[in-house]
Amino acid sequence: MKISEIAKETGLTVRAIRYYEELNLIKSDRLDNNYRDYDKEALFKVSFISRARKLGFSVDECSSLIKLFNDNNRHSSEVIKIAKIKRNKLNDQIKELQDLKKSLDWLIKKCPGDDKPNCPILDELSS
Amino acid sequence: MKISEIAKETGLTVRAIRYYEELNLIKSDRLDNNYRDYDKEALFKVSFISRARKLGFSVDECSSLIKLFNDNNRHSSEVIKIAKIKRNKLNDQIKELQDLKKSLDWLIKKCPGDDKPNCPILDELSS
DNA sequence: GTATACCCTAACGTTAATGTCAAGCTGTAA
DNA sequence: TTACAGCTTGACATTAACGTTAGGGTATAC
Repeated sequence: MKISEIAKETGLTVRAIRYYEELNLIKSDRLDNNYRDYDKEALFKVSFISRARKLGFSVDECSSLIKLFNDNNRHSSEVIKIAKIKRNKLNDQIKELQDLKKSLDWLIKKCPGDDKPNCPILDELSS
Repeated sequence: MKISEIAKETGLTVRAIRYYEELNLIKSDRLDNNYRDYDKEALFKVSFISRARKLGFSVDECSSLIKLFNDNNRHSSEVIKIAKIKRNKLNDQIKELQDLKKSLDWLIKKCPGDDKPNCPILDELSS
């Protein structure tokens, strides 16, 4: 399969796939004309990365996951460790955003939102 | 007041303050020696930006807020509009992260996390 | 007078994940 | 054969919000 077919199959861009290859996440065979050539296993791995990216893993985290994926002697404890670290990061981010939202909600509630200049939001920001 | 004093008062870095000036969010007077000099009103505005940044507004959004802050003919409806847009963005971000977390939780629950290679997380990512 | 800390501008570096472009080879349909 | 689409590498561009460094002037305390 050529790179554009892989792109279609996985929903990634051609550029992204080449990028992952640059970072040694995946490899590709080459045809006589130097075109990249992918077999089913390669498609598998690119799909893997695509799904992991959509799950919120960074490319770097995908790299770790792929290494485990390629390692038949892996322990599933190592995989779950990465997933848990990611989950904790997500929890922190969610909490931070919720705090911000709470503050904003509070400010929005207090602001009349009319055609007069008086505004508790600005007041709060400058106090 | 010199820039480092403003930095101390607001918790921003000197670089950040100069950066905001570059972007015309704030202005500064100059002493004979070309040092920046700030009065109370300037300190006020820098504090304003600092608080807005901490509330999650981007520098660009701060720019809009500052403009309204400087505008005595503003309508508080314009301010609340910016705040609401921000809140909606926050809501979207939170929802997206929560979805990711849900998926991760599900995978983590299914993974034994032991010393064997079998791992539902990897299975899911490659299916 | 010298050490130290502060100020200035200008400009390049950082992070992540590609986007975009240049310049050229290749494959295929009409 | 002439388009035209698709492939290649390589390298610069993008976004946000500063950090960092270089190369200099300035203020202050001893």
